[in-house]
Amino acid sequence: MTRLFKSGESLTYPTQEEYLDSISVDCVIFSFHEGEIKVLLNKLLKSENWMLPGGFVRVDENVDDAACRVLNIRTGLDDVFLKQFHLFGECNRLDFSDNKKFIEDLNMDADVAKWYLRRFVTMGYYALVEYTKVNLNVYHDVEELDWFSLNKLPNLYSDHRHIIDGAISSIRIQLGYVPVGFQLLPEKFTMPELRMVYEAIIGKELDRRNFQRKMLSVGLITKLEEKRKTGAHKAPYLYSFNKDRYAEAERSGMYLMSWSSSFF
Amino acid sequence: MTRLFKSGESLTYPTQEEYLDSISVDCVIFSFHEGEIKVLLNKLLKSENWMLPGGFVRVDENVDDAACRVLNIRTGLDDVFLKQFHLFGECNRLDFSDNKKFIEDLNMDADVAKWYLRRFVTMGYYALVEYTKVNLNVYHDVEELDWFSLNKLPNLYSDHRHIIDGAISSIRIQLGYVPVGFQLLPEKFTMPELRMVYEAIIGKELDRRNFQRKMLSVGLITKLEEKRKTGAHKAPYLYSFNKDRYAEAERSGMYLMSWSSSFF
DNA sequence: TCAAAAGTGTTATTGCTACACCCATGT
DNA sequence: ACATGGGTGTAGCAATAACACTTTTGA
Repeated sequence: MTRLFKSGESLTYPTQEEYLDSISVDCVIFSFHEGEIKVLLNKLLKSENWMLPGGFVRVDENVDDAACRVLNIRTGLDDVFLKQFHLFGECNRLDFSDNKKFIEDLNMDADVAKWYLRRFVTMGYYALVEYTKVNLNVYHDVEELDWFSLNKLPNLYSDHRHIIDGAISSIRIQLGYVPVGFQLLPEKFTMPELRMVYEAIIGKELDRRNFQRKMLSVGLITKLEEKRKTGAHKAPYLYSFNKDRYAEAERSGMYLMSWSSSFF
Repeated sequence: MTRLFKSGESLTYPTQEEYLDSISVDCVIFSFHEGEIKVLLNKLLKSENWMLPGGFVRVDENVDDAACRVLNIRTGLDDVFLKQFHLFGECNRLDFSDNKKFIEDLNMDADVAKWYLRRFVTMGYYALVEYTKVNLNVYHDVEELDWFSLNKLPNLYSDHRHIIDGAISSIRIQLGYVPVGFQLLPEKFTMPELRMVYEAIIGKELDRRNFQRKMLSVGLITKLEEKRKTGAHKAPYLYSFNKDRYAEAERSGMYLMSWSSSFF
């Protein structure tokens, strides 16, 4: 079985009849693990460069659904926070020397190869997923698939580094509108965990006590009675995210929390 | 001369060799005039529906540049605040019955007609322009082109109403990051004018005095010595936007001003 | 019993809201 | 002279930043 670079599915090569020309989707899939923000990347066995999970758009498929499909194939996840953030439309964004290499490596037919030498603009999506819920779906015969810390990214294909940077800065800007922490953490989480998520995203330490007050004042999380033991110290309380309230807040104009300028 | 729907240029029909398949750009061009936010729309003479100025992407052209080109053709403007806000990628977003109608009306060749019966995903851009600087470039033999108040929009083609709504809500969300007022107003403007822009965008009256204090506290506008006479009352001072400072603020993480939740 | 990390509380400062008052101008 | 709308100031309240002390727990 040949696993296809950037194909949403694993069995067929993309053809002009089945997929839209010129446009692809790429997903920057974020999770939070061991105190760090991680990005999911894959790499063809013979290649040097890691890539974002991406794919093409079927002729009868919404672009957003194509992104969902790509995400689902790699992670098994269905109901995910997935958001457009930028269209990368530069005409020379792709490094075709990379493509030529894997066309050779994979021994592609000439007409399939042509597909990979076309210009593609790509819609960048970012996803926020819960690390433990992900079931990495790796096609071991052709590729690797793994999480990378945002601070220690490997060599990346074409403009994919640029795409990742765009995703993270979009998230920073949207911090007031998007319930980032709750998407990245499991149902029950501790306040220190939530704070670590924010600290990792903005790259800055936050005051423990002020952070807690602020988060609680928004009214979207509920304190539970349970605690979690995490080492040689007092056990922190668990909290849960109030999805109903969030849905309501989202309808009525959203705006979760205002961060003062000095926050950044 | 045949003016072409959605073609960036006016003289040639788009063909598969010259333009990217499947993707188009649409510009929601905003200005501010007589206390209202206006949107620039065009309409084929024989059609009922108004459209956003849009176009296709040349095979050797960045998508963002295509949007610039579309904007430039209609307004004559060059250096404009133009920003992606959403990709409209639904596979049934276009109303082909509309397209069939103008294919007939314009008496298009069969192979050109085919182009207009394809699926296109469209990148939505919004632009903020200064009303007085715009030179409307109308192709009188085939179309009308005019400003419409955001509150009194005419019938719109396909999903263009939806696109406009998306643009305005993006702007609302980005109010803290984008120097909206300064883009929409001329170099010299009065504080009441600036306030009216914000009021028009958020659809809410703002306190004169608090608004002034807030705007000045950001440090991006300079009070001038001149005043402008505007009727039977005290003449308001003129202010100017400090572009250098803004450029600096933009580099160093931006964030112009934080609006408290109650602002919305 | 000590270090590490959590919980809670206080105070000073800043920012925001909601006002009141004065000033310039055309009719 | 008066209505209209702009300029400036202030008191009360709310949010934020900075910081101290206590509690729990494993080693």
